[in-house]
Amino acid sequence: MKIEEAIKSKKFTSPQSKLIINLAYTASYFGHLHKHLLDPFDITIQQFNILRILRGHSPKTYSLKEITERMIDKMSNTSRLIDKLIQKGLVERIICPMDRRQVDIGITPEGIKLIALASEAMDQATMEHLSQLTLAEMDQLSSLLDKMRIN
Amino acid sequence: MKIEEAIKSKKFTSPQSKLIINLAYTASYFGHLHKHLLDPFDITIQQFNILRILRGHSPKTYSLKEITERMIDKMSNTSRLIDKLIQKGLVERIICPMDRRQVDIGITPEGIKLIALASEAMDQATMEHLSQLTLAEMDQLSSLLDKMRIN
DNA sequence: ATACAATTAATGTTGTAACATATATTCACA
DNA sequence: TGTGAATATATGTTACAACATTAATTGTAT
Repeated sequence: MKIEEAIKSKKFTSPQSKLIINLAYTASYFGHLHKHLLDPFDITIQQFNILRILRGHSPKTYSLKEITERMIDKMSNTSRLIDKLIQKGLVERIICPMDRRQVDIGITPEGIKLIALASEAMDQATMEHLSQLTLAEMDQLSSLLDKMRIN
Repeated sequence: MKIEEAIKSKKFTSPQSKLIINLAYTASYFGHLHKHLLDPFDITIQQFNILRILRGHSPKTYSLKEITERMIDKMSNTSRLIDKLIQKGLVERIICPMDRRQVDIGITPEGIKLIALASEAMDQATMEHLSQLTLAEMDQLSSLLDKMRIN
């Protein structure tokens, strides 16, 4: 479906503006999709993202700062996101002995189990959803997205 | 900057997953940008979107439902967003005489003034920001974004 | 005509995000 | 070595989003 139909509007002030609107709409579209996909696992998209980051580095840890730097959606309060994950027993906080300002976060075995299930569901849905695109188109899209940002 | 640098990670489970991550990152990137761009006008991105929708249809009105259908990010509580805009005197609520379940919303002259300024700032920033892309690339991106959604 | 389903919008509640600020620790350098 | 700047994280507060529920109105079918 074209963006014109999706938001019932054919007027755009420029191709630039149309692109930005399409980007926001498409991201919102997948955002809602992913949110509901994660419902059965009782985690938010941000929590999912953090678990995935920590799994990719397990058994080593990341500080809060390092986690934020790796997040897709950089948040102002990663601290409380971690709180939630600790409450659920999915990650653990370890005071860093080298720099006692830092707090190292590691994923627990329960966290690994959960992210395995959740990311499998996510990946599979993504695969199916994007089956209309060729590999070349996906690469092209990724490159163009890179190009439209200054960083 | 490539997405790999932006989130400091080179591992993606698939080109599909990489694309989805890049999409979310890029949208978040522009989201933060736009949020701060609108700060001086004291409106949120959602409120901006509603004002723009209403301006495009002025002097005619839209029902709450019609507004939601046209929003980039479909919200569960457009009602309270409208409340905020009414408090600021930017839109007005008119009970629809045809169907008294509906509530028609119209933009006020103050709303028109504000959206003119805000959208000019937004459009200009967008133009500058996307100057690295050619027209062909923008069209291509828009088409590919359309194609990656089922609707 | 009446009863029930469907539609439209508003609202109560809860969780999360943003922002500012506080606290603790380390660094730089005189 | 001591003092202020810089860094890393936590937290108080406020605003907004999501979800469920409610209320009001209209449509439909008998």
